[in-house]
Amino acid sequence: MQSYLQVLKANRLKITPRRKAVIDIFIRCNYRLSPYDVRAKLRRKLSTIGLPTVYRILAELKNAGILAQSLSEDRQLRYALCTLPHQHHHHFSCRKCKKVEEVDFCNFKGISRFIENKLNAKVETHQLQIEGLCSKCK
Amino acid sequence: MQSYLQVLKANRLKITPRRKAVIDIFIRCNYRLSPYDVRAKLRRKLSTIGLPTVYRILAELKNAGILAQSLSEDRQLRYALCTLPHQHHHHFSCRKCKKVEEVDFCNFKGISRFIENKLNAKVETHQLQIEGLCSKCK
DNA sequence: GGTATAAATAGAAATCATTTCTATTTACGA
DNA sequence: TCGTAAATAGAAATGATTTCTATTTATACC
Repeated sequence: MQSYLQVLKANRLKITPRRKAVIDIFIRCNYRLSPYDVRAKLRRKLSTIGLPTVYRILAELKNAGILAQSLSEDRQLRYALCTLPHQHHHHFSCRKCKKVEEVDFCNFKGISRFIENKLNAKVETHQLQIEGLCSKCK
Repeated sequence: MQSYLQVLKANRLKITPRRKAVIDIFIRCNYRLSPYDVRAKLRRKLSTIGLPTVYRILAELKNAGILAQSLSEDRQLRYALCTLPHQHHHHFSCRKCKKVEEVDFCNFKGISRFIENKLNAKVETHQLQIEGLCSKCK
């Protein structure tokens, strides 16, 4: 938690009870959470928490590199904690239990080279979402 | 076009002027189009076309394998033609001109094997979005 | 420890892409 | 040509996300 609070300071974000509570939720929960999910969990501890506040905090934490944003199949925003914030990585999520695990390995060079040769293009970014069944669910 | 009409028949979708017009738009346009984009182009030819109709046709063509669905950065639905419908492939899109090109090469086995070994998981699907600059824009 | 100030928040309301609903029209097999 | 299920238009509903404004709070400074 302490290191995340330092990231907040580095991004000139004040350390508020709501922000700490949101980070705490993701530290305890390795699943992709929608803003609604986050609010439901927040309400157990904080009597009042507005949905706009949840949306804003999630966006701030994403910009600070603490959370990764993705879109679930139903097109809702979902977030997951990045424990490898300074390293290129991808997220594997279980289709059944929705657990997210980070993968610090990316074999993208081959396809990137292929594209640059075949299409004579410049590859800049890629987004990879991997789904399947985790060790418990498979 | 003829082959696409056969795909419609194979999927028990009637060949209507609207469906033909939508397919025609994508044949002429190698860009990711939102439902609004599609309707704007349709209106040049068809005086009346409802937005719900556009949404429905796009979803039907996606289910038939004719179009690929993706979400743009603004979280809107976008579609692009699949000229390689029966083959695993990915789409490279240009950040500047938004052109889409298909890539019939996927170097995913390495990362898949890595994940299955390290996480003891079963990888089932992956989605890859590649962006950069096309040959003209770079 | 107080205080000033900009940042953060709650709650209501607005936005807007997408879907649903219903009556009407149309494609196409017989 | 006709009957029928499928397709469509247009209005209305839905629901995630954002905006707005007044109020509260964290924290830099004394």
